[in-house]
Amino acid sequence: MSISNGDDAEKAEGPIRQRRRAGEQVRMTDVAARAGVSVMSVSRAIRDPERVSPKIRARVEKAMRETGYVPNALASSLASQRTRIVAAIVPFINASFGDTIRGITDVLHPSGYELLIGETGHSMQVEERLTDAFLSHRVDGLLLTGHSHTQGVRERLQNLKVPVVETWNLTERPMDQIVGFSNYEAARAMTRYLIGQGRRHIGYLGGITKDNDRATDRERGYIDEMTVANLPCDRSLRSYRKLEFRHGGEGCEELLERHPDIDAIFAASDMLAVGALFRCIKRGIAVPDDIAIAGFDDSDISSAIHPALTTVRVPRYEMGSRAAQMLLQRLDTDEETYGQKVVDLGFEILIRDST
Amino acid sequence: MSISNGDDAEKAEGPIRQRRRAGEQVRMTDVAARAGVSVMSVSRAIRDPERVSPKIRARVEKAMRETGYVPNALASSLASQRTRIVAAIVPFINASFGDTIRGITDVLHPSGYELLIGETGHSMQVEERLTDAFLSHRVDGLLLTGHSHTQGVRERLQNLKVPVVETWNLTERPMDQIVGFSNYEAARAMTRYLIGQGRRHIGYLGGITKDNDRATDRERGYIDEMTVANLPCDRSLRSYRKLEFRHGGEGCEELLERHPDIDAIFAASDMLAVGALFRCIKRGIAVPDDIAIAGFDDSDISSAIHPALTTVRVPRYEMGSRAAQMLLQRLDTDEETYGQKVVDLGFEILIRDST
DNA sequence: TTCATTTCTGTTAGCGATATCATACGAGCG
DNA sequence: CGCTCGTATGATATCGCTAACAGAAATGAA
Repeated sequence: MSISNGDDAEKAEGPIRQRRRAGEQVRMTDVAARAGVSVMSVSRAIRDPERVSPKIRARVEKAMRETGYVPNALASSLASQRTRIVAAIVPFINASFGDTIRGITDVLHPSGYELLIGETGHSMQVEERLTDAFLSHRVDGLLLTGHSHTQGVRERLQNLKVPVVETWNLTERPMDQIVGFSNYEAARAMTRYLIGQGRRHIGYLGGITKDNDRATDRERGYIDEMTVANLPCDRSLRSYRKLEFRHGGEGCEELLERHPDIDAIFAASDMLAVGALFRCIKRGIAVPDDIAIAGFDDSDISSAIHPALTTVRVPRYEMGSRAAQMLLQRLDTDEETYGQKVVDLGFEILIRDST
Repeated sequence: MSISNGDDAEKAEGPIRQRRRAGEQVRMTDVAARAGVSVMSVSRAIRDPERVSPKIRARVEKAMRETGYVPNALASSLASQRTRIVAAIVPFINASFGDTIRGITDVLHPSGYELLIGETGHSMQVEERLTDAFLSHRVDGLLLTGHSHTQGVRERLQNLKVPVVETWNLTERPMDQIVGFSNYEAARAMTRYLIGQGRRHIGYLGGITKDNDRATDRERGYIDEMTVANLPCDRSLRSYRKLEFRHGGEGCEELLERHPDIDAIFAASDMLAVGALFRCIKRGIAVPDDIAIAGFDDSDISSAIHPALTTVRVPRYEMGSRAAQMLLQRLDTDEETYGQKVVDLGFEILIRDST
C-alpha cells in the first residue's frame, strides 16, 4: 500500500482530459461496448473468427459495421511484435522490376501482408537510408535486389535478425537467402552464342557497374567468354550507359566510331539494345546482316520491334513470387532458419531475328 | 491524496515477467539509462535536437551508437497520432507511373515521409482493398490515380478526413484535391491536329475504359473532335486494348482489317502506338505517308524509334511532385484545408516524324 | 539580492491493440 | 450428484514511444 497523487473519483470518471482533438476515431473498445462484449472478444472475432462463438461473432460484426470501425494496425503491430509488412528495395521502378513487384504482391497479399517499396536509383547509400527507415517501421522481412550492399546494411540486418531474401542474381555467400539467376552465366551464354554465329568483333553495351552486381557480372561474363575465345574485348569495345533507349543510341555511336568494323553488339539490357538497333537502322546499317544485336531481359518490346530482338529471358515475375514465398515460409512458421539458401531460377537465350 | 493498490517495491523492480523472448531489441529506455538521462530527453534529442542542451545531445548520440538503437516508428506513430507515411495507389507499376512515383518520393523523403505503394491492376475493387489496408496503417495522406473510385472508398476517406490528392486527370468535383492535366482536352487537341494534317479516316486505339477515367476521357476527346469535324468515329473505328506493345500490333491489324482505307491511327498510349507502328512497318505500310500514327505519354521510347513518334507530353514527374507538395503543405502546417482544389499542369503536343 | 521569465529536463498517463492468465461454463463420466 | 477437463470469455499488464504538464535550472531585470 502506498500514498499516491491524484483523485480516484476523478480518475474513475475516465481520462482526465482529452489529448488533442481525438477526432471521430473509433476504437476497439467502442466496438466492444456496442456489442456488449470484451475487447478481447472483438480482437479474436477479427483475427481468428473460429475462436469465438457464432453469437459473439455476429454481434461484433454488426457493431463494426455500425461504427465504421477501421482496425489500427499500428497498435496491433506494437502489441503483437509483428507488422505483417514486408519491404522490397529495387534500383528502379520500371516495367522490369514492376514484374518482380507483381510477383511479390501476388504472394504477399493473399497472406495478408503489405509491401513497402523503396527505390535506390542504383545507389547503395540510398539503399542504406531506406533500410534504416524500413527497420524503423519494423518490417517483418526484407527483399533486396542483388547482393552488393554497404557494410552498414549487412550489420544492421544481421544484428536485428530480419529475414532477408536477395534477388536478381546469385552468389555463393548470400546475406541470408537469395533467389535469382546467374547474370554471369547468362552473359557468357549469349556471348558464346554470338561467337558461335561467326561474330568476331563484338562490342559490349553495358549498364553502369558502380554499386550494381548484376551489371558487373554481365560484363564479366562477356569478358571471360571473349577471352576464352581469344577475341578482343578491351575497354574500347565496351560502353557503359544508363539503361534508357536514347543512351543505347549514343553507346552504339560510340562503339561504331571507335570500331567501324564491329560485327555484333551485345547489350546488357533490351533498352540499350533497342536504342542501338534503331540507331543502326537510321544509319542504314543492316541488322543482323552487318551487325548482330542482342539484348538482355526479354522486355515486352523486344519481340514487338522489327527485327525482333535476340535476348535473354529472365524470370522477372518468378523471382518476386519465389522470394516472397521463401520469406513467408519463415514468417508464418517460426522456423529459425536464418541461413544460407540459394535458389537458381535459370534463364533462357531467346534467338530471334536481330542476330 | 488517496490510497492506491499495488506494491511500489515490486513495481520499482521492473516488469513482473518478461513477455516472449523479447529479443535483443534495444528500447529508448535502454538508451536513456545508458546516457543517464530521461527517455524524454532521448526522444527530444532524436526528433528535435535543437531542444536539448548540447551536452545531453552528445551523450544520447553516443549511447545510441553504442547500443545500436533503432527507433520504433510504430510506437512513435501510435503515441503521436501520425505515421509520416503517405500511400500512393497506381494502376500499374511501369515506367510512366514510375516517373510519378519518383516525383512523389523526391518531395516526400527530404521531409521525412515514407511512401507506401499500391498497384490496382486497373481494378477499383482492388483499389478499395488497398485503401482499407492503408487506412488501417493510418497513413497521413493518400495519393490516388484518377477520379473514379468506388463509393466505399469515397465514404471512408471522407469520414476519416484523410487528406487526398488525385492525379493524372482533372475534374471539377475532386474528392478533395486533384492535380493533373485534361486527358479529354489532350485527346481533342491531338485529334484536331491530325485532322488539320488532312487526315480524314482516323482510327482510335485506346486503353480499356472500364474503371479508368483517363482512358474514358481520351476516348471522349477523340469522339467529340471527330464529331465536330463531321468525320466518322463509330465503334468499328475504335479498338480497345491493354497498354502493351503486342496489343498495339493486334489492335492495328483489327483496324486495318475493318477499314483498309484508314489514313491515321491515334493511340491513347505510346505503347500501343509503337506496337501499331512496327506492325505497319512489318506489313510494308509507310508511316506517315500511308498512315499517320500518334501516341500519348511521350514515353522514353517514342523519340528513340524510327520514325520518331508524334505524341502528347504529359507532366508525369510533376504530377507526382506537385501532388506530394500539396499533401505535405497540409500535413506539416495544420491548416484544416480539406477542400476542393484543382491544379492543371497542362500537356503538350509533340509533333515528330510519324504524322 | 530577489523575483519574474525563459529554458531545459523529468514524471506521468495514455496511444489502441494483443498475450497471458484467470475464471466461468458445459459436457462427460463414474 | 460431484468432479475433472476442455472451451469460451474476460481482466489486466504490457508493447515503445510522445503529449502534456510540472519542476528545476538558468537567465535577466529591478
